[in-house]
Amino acid sequence: MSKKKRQAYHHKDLKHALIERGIELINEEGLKTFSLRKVAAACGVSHAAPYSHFQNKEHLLSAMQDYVTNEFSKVLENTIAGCGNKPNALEYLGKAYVIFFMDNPHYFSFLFTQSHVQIDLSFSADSHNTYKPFEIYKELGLALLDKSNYPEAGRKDAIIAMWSFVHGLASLVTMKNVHYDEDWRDKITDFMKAFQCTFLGGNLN
Amino acid sequence: MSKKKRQAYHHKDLKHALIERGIELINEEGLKTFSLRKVAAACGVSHAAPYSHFQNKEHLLSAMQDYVTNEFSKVLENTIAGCGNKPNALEYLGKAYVIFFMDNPHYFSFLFTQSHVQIDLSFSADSHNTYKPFEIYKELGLALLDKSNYPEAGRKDAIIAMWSFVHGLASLVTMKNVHYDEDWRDKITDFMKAFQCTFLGGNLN
DNA sequence: TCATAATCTTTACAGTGTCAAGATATTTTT
DNA sequence: AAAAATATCTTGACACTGTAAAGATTATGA
Repeated sequence: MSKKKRQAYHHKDLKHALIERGIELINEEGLKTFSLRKVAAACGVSHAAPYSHFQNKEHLLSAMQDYVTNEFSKVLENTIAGCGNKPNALEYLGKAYVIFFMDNPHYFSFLFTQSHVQIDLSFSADSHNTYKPFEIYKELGLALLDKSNYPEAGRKDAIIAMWSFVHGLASLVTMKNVHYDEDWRDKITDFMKAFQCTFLGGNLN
Repeated sequence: MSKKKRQAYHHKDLKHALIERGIELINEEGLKTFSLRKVAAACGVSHAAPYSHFQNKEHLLSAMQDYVTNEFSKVLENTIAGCGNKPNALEYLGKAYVIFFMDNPHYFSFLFTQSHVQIDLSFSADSHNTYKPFEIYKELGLALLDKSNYPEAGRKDAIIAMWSFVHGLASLVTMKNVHYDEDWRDKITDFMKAFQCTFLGGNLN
């Protein structure tokens, strides 16, 4: 051991450190000012070090997206677990969906701008869907519709339409320059309620 | 006139040339690979020339966004003019909204990622809204609801909810990795119909 | 132990946005 | 029309970016 100070070797941690520190940067400043060199510096490592763990910037971003999507999925699953299989479970799930992005405004454009995530809206068994939140939404939706007298032919469309609404609301709420005079957080419930009740009409009970 | 070849001076046209050529680049390659130097080169002009007309890259992008938003508004207005004030006008408007982005897939993230456009969802008279498409949607929505027995207190919410749906659908349809087994273009009408009919129930006639 | 592989650093290069200084063309003033 | 002022465009420079290549360091395993 010479006197020469040596940078910690970071052994097997750098990969995860890059992902976690990268997500922090997204949270703080958003996607636009995000750079490989910044994350590297934030991890106390030289600017080319990330290339030992990720093929390029896109691949690190993909890993970060997967990480966030995973956290998001857990939130949604906890929400479902929390409200049992009440008929208005979709309302709570939708609200949780929107609130998640309200609480992390930078996540929306981070996840869906130039995303590698595959979203398969076909309801076939072999659908290759890497965006779990939609799978969660779909599963709950189908389960509820199964117990309803909603016309079977339109159920897929209904679920996609409802998710479009929720996803669009999340998009609007997290846009930087969209203003609203009332508190969004209070309103979300109203929107969800109005939407679900009228969309599904008396078909759920 | 010396023999020396001289670059055309581009008199007052460069500003518009940059905007139009810039939009073409967005259409061809999207926002991610867009660069000031490329547009300049495409206009046959040196890399710093744009700074005579735009403060910086953001300002050029804003001008391009305004241009596209204007085109978009015209499409929507023509749609409304084409279907009179039939009760299902909202259906056609919504369809036109989604189709516009389907026809120009790069426009969605271009317009709404790091956008300078102000969207004011309050319905107050002095709302400062620079996104005309929403104003068009709002106006038609209010006009139709006025002739209905839809509860007055919920009309603002209804319009925002419906627009969230349309906007969300446009978002989904233009995402690179969202797949669907049927032809979106055929389905849009179904979605709009299902949504409008059930959302407004028997309140429109 | 020694060779091999994994990890990190350094150096290098092309592309980017932006600024400052200069050249050229146009417009305005005299 | 000549001169002065202004608008437009070019050139050169700088810092920052992603990425590649080559070398150094550390870990692994035979």
